[in-house]
Amino acid sequence: MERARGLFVDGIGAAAATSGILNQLQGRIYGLLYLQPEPLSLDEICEALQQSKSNVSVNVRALVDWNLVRQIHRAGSRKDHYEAATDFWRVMREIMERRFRWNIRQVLATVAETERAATAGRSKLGKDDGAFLTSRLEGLRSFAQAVDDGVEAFAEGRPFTSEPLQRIRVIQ
Amino acid sequence: MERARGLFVDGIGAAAATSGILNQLQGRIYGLLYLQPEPLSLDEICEALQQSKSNVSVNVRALVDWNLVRQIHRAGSRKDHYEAATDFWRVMREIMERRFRWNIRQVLATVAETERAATAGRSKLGKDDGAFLTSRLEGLRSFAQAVDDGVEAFAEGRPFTSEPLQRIRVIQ
DNA sequence: CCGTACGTTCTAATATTTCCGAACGTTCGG
DNA sequence: CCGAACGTTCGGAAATATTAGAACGTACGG
Repeated sequence: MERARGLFVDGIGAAAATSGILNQLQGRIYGLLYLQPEPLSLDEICEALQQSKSNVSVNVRALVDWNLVRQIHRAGSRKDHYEAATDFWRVMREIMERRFRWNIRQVLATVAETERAATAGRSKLGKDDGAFLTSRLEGLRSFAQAVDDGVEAFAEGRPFTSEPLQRIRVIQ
Repeated sequence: MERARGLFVDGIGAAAATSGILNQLQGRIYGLLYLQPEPLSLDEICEALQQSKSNVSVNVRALVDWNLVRQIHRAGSRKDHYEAATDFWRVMREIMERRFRWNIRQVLATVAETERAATAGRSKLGKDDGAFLTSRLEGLRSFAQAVDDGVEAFAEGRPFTSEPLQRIRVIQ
């Protein structure tokens, strides 16, 4: 049995490590909690994963922040307990909003800022160069905007199609 | 002008650094190439970004590998030249396949492996414990499978709805 | 009010990633 | 063939992320 749980903890840890969102330990903590019928204390997590309390503390907090783990206050104990969240859809929405869309908006902000700087310094540009630059920026902007709109729709429960994304063509 | 391009390069670099897919330099290289009307040689990229040839070489290769950059052989020059790919939809599909779905499959593989180990060691388990574990594994499996199916559908141009994902409930 | 059990923060160590420059192998024009 | 112009690989240096342990602040049971 502990063999099965151990495999799970390490497997989820490995998946987390390549996710770009969680690190390996966060994945292992989540994997551990997910297969527990009752919440675990910080000390129990440290013991199970053989990690220091400081390390577990900070990484549990990150999981709570992603709504992947909930903090439980148990009557009669001064220890915080933690349980895995199981509403995956909510977690996925959180990730789409706070990671994916946030990243897309970075791109949109960069495009807008570059547009402004290009317009301001237009006189320094050859006509062709300026036109090329503008059209490239517009191509990226429209794609990023379409992705952002699509993810928003998806998160709100509306269907998301790749058709608008496939349509976008950038000038060569 | 170079002001505008510089803002773009650094902005895309920053976005890449938090993407979980590319690192900062890869983002800066892509940003540089994207605003160039003509392909650039390795040396020109090094010069523009103030990076060593070895560093640029390896990171350009990663971009080529993601289909974000194409290698161009120019007649009369022994140098390789590189240009930014502009078919964003193709790149997005590549990322969904090779990063996102691959990651989901890691989870599915872990669940399957854990299932097997749990079944093999069932005798060591209390009945309730075994039932709990099985139901948790099934909950994660069904969600991961639904995501995998949805992403596949989306990549193939069919619409993708969150409805099946929202429906999945894991036993508390 | 103490004293202790607890979680957090800070500092230092360790591991990992990023980066440079040198050495290397390959290819192409002479 | 030879030599120089390439891109790549390798080893180590520098920067960054992860981890442990000690010091700290807080709150709760006595």
